[in-house]
Amino acid sequence: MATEEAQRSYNPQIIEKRAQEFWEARKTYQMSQKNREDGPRYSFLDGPPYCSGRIHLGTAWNKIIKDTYLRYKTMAGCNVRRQAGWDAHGLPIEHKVEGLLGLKSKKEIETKIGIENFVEKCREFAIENQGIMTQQFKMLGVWMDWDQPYITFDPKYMESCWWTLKRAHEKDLLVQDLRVITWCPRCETALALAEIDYEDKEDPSIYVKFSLKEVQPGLSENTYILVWTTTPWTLPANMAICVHPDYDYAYVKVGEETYLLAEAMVDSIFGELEYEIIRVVKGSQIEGLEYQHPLSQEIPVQNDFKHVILPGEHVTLTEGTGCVHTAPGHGPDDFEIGKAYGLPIFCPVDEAGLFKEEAGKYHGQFVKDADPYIITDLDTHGLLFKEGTIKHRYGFCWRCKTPIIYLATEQWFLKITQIKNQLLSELDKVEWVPSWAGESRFRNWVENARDWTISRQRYWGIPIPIWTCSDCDEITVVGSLEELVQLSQEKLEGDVLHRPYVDQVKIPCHCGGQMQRTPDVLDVWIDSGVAGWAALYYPKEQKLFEEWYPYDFITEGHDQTRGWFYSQLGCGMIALDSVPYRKVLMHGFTLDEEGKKMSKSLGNVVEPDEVVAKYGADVLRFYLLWANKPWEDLKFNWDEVKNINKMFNILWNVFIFASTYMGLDNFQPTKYGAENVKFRVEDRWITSRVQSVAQEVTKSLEALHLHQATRSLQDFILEDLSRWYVRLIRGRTWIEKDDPDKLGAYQTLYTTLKSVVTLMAPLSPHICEEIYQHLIRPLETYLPESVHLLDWEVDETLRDQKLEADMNVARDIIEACARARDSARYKLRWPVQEIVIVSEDQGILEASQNLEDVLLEQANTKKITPSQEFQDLKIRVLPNMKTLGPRLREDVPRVAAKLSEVDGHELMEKMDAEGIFVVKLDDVNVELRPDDVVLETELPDNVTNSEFPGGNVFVDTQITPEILSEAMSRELVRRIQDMRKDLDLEVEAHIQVNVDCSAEFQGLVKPFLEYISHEVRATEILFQAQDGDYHKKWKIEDHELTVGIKHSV
RNA sequence: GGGCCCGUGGCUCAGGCGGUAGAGCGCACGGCUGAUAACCGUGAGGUCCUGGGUUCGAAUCCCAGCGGGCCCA
Repeated sequence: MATEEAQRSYNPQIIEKRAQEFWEARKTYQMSQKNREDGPRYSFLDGPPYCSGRIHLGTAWNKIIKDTYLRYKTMAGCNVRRQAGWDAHGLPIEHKVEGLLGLKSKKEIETKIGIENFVEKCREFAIENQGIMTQQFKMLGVWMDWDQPYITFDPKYMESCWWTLKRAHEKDLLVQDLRVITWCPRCETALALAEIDYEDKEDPSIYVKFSLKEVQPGLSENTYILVWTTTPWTLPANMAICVHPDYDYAYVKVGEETYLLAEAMVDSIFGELEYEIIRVVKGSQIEGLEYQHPLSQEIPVQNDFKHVILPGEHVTLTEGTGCVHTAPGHGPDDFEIGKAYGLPIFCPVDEAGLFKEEAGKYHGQFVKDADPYIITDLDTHGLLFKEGTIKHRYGFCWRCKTPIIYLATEQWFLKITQIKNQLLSELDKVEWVPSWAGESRFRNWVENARDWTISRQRYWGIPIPIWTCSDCDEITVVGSLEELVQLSQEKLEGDVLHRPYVDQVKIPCHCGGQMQRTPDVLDVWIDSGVAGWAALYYPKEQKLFEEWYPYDFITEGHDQTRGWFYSQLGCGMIALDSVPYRKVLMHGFTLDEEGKKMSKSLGNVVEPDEVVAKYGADVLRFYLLWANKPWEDLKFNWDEVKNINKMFNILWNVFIFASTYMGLDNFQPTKYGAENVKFRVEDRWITSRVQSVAQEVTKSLEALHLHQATRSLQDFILEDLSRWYVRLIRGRTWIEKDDPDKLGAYQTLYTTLKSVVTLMAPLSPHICEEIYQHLIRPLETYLPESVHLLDWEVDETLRDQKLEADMNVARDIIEACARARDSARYKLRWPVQEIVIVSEDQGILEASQNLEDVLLEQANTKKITPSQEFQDLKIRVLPNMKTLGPRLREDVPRVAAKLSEVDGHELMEKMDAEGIFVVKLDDVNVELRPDDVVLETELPDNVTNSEFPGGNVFVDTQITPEILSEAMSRELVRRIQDMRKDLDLEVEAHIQVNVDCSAEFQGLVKPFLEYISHEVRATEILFQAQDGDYHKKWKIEDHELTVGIKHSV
């Protein structure tokens, strides 16, 4: 047999396992890379997934996009760099490990287990997950350099990171500063903006009365500034109140008390009370007024400070009172104001979010827990004007989901604000897909960028390579291990770059003192931000860098706007004055069927493994690339996955159809010369179609419009290949021996399938490999050993767009015939005498002539007649009563009777020629003008019709003896085929047939005995009473008969 | 408050450089039976979110609004 045995039905579990084992054993991936060694370089950088657990659907989608595009690029001849990357440091892993070890705080890490063990556990955890996730990616058929990935805890990688920091220092972009930053009290560390998630949160909403110290002329003693806040715990740190200098502020008398607030807010706050505005002043006029801190009894330290009203341009009137509580230790704006006016940066909160001793009564309390006590105390002092709650957006630590707080701390920063303009001009050089991802969304993020807090007070990360001298404040930024050895004059061994070992390395300072490393580690976003050169181990290694940097392509989800797209841009500008990537595809998120985020708490998570177990990796891959535009969010939908599975089933069936028949006939695609093979028009058509599809797919893949590539292929496989071409060649495959006509069909089907598996290989690598291994390679053994080693080719010369258009017309016509027959209840199996194709469009008539053979067979007709009009249409002529009634009166019935005998065609001709038509009655001639008649067309008996775009088909359904004879024969064939199947005979088996029927039926089928024998593979057909063989009773129309068959030996 | 994206049959989505609205699923009806634990056809079902504008013509371009999502403040 020419082709190898294949599974009868599409079984992804088996074929995918087989394909992956084959690739593994034959090192196909490595071969595909080697194959393109001399091709043009195409560099890709894998956005490193974080190794904290199993992959989810979004991660799968991400890698599938990458794999598909890169497989395509490789087939198209490029030498593609596709190293896998892993993000392995940072808080998320620390959290998981803390959980595993039952640790609850930094203190416990340091005292119970020690940094050394903790870091080791983190490393083990990351490596274990890296292994699990690698297996999962491989299961999806993702080809990358899994054996030589970059991973962020690799010392060589870390050195590149250190070098980057050193560059920042050289450019004066690395600074330490006291600033108010976002802080996670759970993780006890600074967070960057990128590490904060925003969600709705319910908080207190209180209006607090701040008592003015001096009594204003004309006002009562009880005068208060009214202030609104949602963070009562920041009140202990209040140092000032800001008002906008240009706004109007009102003194409002309510009962015995007077309140000061923005006039615009008065109504919304006092609306329901009786109040009186007694004076209105500009904000600038109340600057400098002193007030009493409302909690000075609880917080004695506050008595040492002076509290005044300050001007603030940041004050708005959208909410609150227009008088803004200002705590320089707890808010970025507040901090700026504090610095500008020399306020103390009072921050009575420690790193765990607990009030320090300065907070007096609240000492030791967690800030959020102190809210109710503070509110109660305010109330006790009579300083609480109003209390409620508010639901608003609030920031949370992206990993532990603790609400963040603002704290004033000393941190290290990258001064992004200083290079912002360079970042903006650099991002314009990048090609973004879709274009708005860069031009609008990313640009907006960068425009709002602030200085980047890069220090983290944690353990598992790249240590900040900054050594400082406690004696003279000198700092040194170390750019490599070698440099550290040199500077420290120590022999350094082991994992010396990680904590805690690196913490012990001291550098002698020129002042005679000792420099010690700053104990922080780096924000993990720096880890991945430097991937561009760190993955190439630059600057330690030069060659790789020169070959591959910068990267031609990266792709990640839209969350990476603030993440990796940004961190790479920032780090790239600092280290190398350039953005590391040239083209970016920003893809979407995977959501559940309702469009909600997949999350464990909602229980709506769909695991990629689950989909693969049910439908296989190819179906999942194709689905994810098909479901919508890649840059939009994808609502995962099981029904649609099932639908894609159906398409794979059909492709599989076509393959089985091809391999079954080609196998039976021992078909050899290379054996036959041109004289032995006859191609029909449909062969040329499908050959052209497949090239058109190749062109579309190429264009779509290049543009990263992956949904269009998958849709083109799906459409081709279902509509053109399965539903049309296979249907057209059915009859030809049934011919025996090496008939040229059959070989033409085989040859064409074979090359078409070969093209299909080539085009689909990047999208669905497993099924394509399977078909290639079982159908293509056995017949063309000189071909490369894997479909993935083929070249990507499009052959323009095989395209015939006119033919493709004609075929579309033919399909429309055939559909219309089927409709027409259906409406007349005339079976498709029964032939018809003639169909007339009527159209005024010459192109359509030509098409029907060009494809006459296809039409004859598929419309099951003896004759095709293209025509500009349907000659046999009867035209009935009726009198128009509106005009004739008044004119002819009692003559109308006689005229009507005459008209009913008139041939409409004749009347129309006369009218066209002479303008009138004369009806001769016995006594008088009546002249009729066009207005006087109404024409109605009528189909002749035995004709049924249906429209198609651009025309009409008329089907002659008259049953002549010949037609009936053929119809009965076909009916008989179907019964016998049915019985063959009952006996479960081999396709090629021959049978003997015996028909016991009336003489009349025998007479009908007799002229078609040869046809019947051929169709059912009968060696003989007898008409006699049944013996003991397998037989069955049938009723065909009015004929009752018994058919018996047996396997002929 | 700002930026971006999305809004097309019951559902999931194509189309989207302006020219009669498409597919699959689901539903109803029918057909086919050597690709067959398949497959095919027909039908019903749409104010293309709303309102303006540009235009001979708008699902498509522009403006405003409404609704949903993401990001930021």
